[in-house]
Amino acid sequence: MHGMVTESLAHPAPEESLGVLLGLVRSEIVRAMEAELAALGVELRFTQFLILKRLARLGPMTASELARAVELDGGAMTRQLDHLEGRGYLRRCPHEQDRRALRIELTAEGDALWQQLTDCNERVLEAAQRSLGETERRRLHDYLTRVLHALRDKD
Amino acid sequence: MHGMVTESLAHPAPEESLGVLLGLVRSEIVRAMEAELAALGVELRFTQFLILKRLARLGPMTASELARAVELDGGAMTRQLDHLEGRGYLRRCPHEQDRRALRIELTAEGDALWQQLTDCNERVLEAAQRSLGETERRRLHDYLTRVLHALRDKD
DNA sequence: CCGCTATATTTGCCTTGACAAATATCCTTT
DNA sequence: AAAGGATATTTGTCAAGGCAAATATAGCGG
Repeated sequence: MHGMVTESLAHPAPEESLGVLLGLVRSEIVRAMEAELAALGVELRFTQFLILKRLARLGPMTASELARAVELDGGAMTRQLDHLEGRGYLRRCPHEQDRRALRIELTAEGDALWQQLTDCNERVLEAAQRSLGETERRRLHDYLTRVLHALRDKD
Repeated sequence: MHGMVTESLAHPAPEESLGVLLGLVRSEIVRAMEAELAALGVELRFTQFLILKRLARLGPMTASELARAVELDGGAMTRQLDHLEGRGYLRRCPHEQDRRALRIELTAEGDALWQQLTDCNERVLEAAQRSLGETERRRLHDYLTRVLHALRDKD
């Protein structure tokens, strides 16, 4: 056996750059979430989960608002809506004030699904942060938020 | 000075979950990096940048090792190598001890390119973390590493 | 009212990356 | 040394997302 890279996989290089580290953590969270969902017999991708979450939390909104809320391309959103509507989780209604737009709302079925998912989310995040104390969790969130702002408001 | 996260009503959402926040920060970093590269006249995707970085930092290795090092699928790696080799940045050499494997090494051109990129990376990360002090940067890295381990060694 | 610009949604095209199959080569075991 | 299982690389296929064009509608200024 020639390539002994296994060690660097078990413990990522100490000097892992922030960008890489973020990618690794995120992909693990996504993987864990999708595994949890699958264990519940729910076939949902992380993105779809996020869409349902937004709708459940914030109530009906247009497709564009939804797309912006989850930072998803408009075209991609259309296709996700096709998918989720086809499965009966949400509905495209005409928008009352704007005939260009849609009013996307959860169906009763989508709402019921969300009841199942809500603590699935909690479980994964709890597991992910289980080695962090309360203060550390707040700090992590705070730091990430500040980094995000630094990147966006580049001045 | 910790709880001073501004929950502005503008665009950033209040109380983003960790998974989402990570995704947002990462995509901003990727975007910023690619913009910096483009500004240098270098057409490289973030993934390709990472591949070159690994090669420059760790020296020649096989395609599989490289794939594992950047957490990329083997098939995807083959195609990225096609691309980077076609542009003259690296070379596929036969592996001396293992005839299945390749020895991927930077060309002189690839090495020269890396000289340009090395501080481009620094700039972006510095900008991203500019609002964090030295201690906070270390903590952020530490927390992320611990979360990663919690997710991987799940027990 | 008319033209102009901006926004909402959909669709087509393209790239990327995951997964699986095929092939070649190793390495261990018998 | 032959068998069997593991690993390296490549290729095909697929789903997801970004970007651009097309269409419909809003909303504003003249």
